[in-house]
Amino acid sequence: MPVRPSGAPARRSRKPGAGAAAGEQPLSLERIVATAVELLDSHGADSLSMRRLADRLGAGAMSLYWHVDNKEQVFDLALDAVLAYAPPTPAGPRDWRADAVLMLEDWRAAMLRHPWSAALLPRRALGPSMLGRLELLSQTLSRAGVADADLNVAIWSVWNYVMGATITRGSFDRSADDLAAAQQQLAELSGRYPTIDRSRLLLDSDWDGAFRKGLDLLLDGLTPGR
Amino acid sequence: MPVRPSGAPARRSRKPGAGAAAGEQPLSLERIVATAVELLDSHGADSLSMRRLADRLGAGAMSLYWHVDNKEQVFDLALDAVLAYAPPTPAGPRDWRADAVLMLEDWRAAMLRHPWSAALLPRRALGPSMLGRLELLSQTLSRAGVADADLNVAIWSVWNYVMGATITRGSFDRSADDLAAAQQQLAELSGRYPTIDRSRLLLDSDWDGAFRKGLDLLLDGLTPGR
DNA sequence: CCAGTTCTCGTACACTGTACGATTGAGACG
DNA sequence: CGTCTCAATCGTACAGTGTACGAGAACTGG
Repeated sequence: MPVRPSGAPARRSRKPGAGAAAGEQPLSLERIVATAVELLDSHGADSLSMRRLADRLGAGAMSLYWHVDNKEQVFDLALDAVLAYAPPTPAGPRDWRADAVLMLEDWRAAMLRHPWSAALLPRRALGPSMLGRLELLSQTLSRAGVADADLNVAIWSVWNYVMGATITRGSFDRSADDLAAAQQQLAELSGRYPTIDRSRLLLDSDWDGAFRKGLDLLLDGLTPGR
Repeated sequence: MPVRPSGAPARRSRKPGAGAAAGEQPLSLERIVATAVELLDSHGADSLSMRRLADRLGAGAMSLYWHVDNKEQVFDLALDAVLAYAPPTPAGPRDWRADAVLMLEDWRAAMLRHPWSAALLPRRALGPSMLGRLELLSQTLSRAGVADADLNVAIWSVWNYVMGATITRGSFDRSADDLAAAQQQLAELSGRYPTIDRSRLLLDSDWDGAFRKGLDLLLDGLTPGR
């Protein structure tokens, strides 16, 4: 296993006048991850191969392996990079409810902005971003008055809800044509599925509204007072 | 694209006396899907390759492609097979609440019984089993008095919650050693994540209890009356 | 017997992740 | 200057992947 560069920044002059292809930045973890996210964003999860990634970085495929153990790790890092979160100015004692909703909606928005992330989430190591968000949620709920004994249950309830909503939403985020086709196909089988056909479940769903409603219910129920 | 055998069952005598390898059953969609589920259950999602699957069926790799379009489709079918559900004897007017909880807990149990399914769920076509369960949930909530206008929101709230709980649960279903290591690693960084370290979020969580609690809250909130 | 349909499968191809080892280049030390 | 060391890059090779293509086998009805 190669040694990670750790804290010290890799310094390298690489005189630009020497080679033909000037202006090439040196390889680095950050650059690799950023480019991986670009690639994933533009062509989906299947399009990420080590060779393609290296090409886009102007490097040889095997050069990546000095910075990274696995392709798996590239996925982990890309996911965590996309999920980073900086709470917006902790100035003053704010409303815990607003803080929580803000963070959770940002979470959802971040994942929907990168549709590949939802499919990656299961079975991935939880990186610093995810842990940071869990920590924040935990603090917020604690501040809202949830007893320590109930804290874990509360965290997971909210967390699970947000995860599920995001993943489901992501999988239904196909083109309008696809959705219409699916609902159409449903209509033909409406003998079998009359209720969800009648309610046009696949087409007329107000995803954002449903998300907020369920979230409010959970927060109300989990939180003492009021 | 090959023509699917449709309804007519493929019959073939294949006289057993002729070849050396007797007792070979003929290929069929059902057998393929069943064997795929076996393979997935025993060695995880990565172990499913068309060649391995064919080997286990005593067939050539390309023979599968007469019954199936894609490897993707094999995944779709395996997932849907595992998610089949028969409501337990619709005898008499039962308690809607009990019905709903029963079905949703069965859903969760089925997915946890096949750990690969959680990772497959995102981005997969919804097959008959999944639609059937959505239909059932829909009918149940309707029976519980949810107005048609609120039905979609209610369905998705519950659905999302169950999905998220199951997927999350599945991803933390690693060995006890791994979990302990993770929490240990967390302890070393407890400066960064004090709250979730203190509450031993990764270790002491009562998953089943949390699942029930959140589900009850949602059903209470979404349902009129009481 | 033939013609047609249904089903099986061997070969080939483009592509994947990555093990291994050679190569390059920059600083350190003499 | 020469050499030694170590960080970093990358070419080659290998086992394995999904599947397109087309040749054949097995069974059918005539």
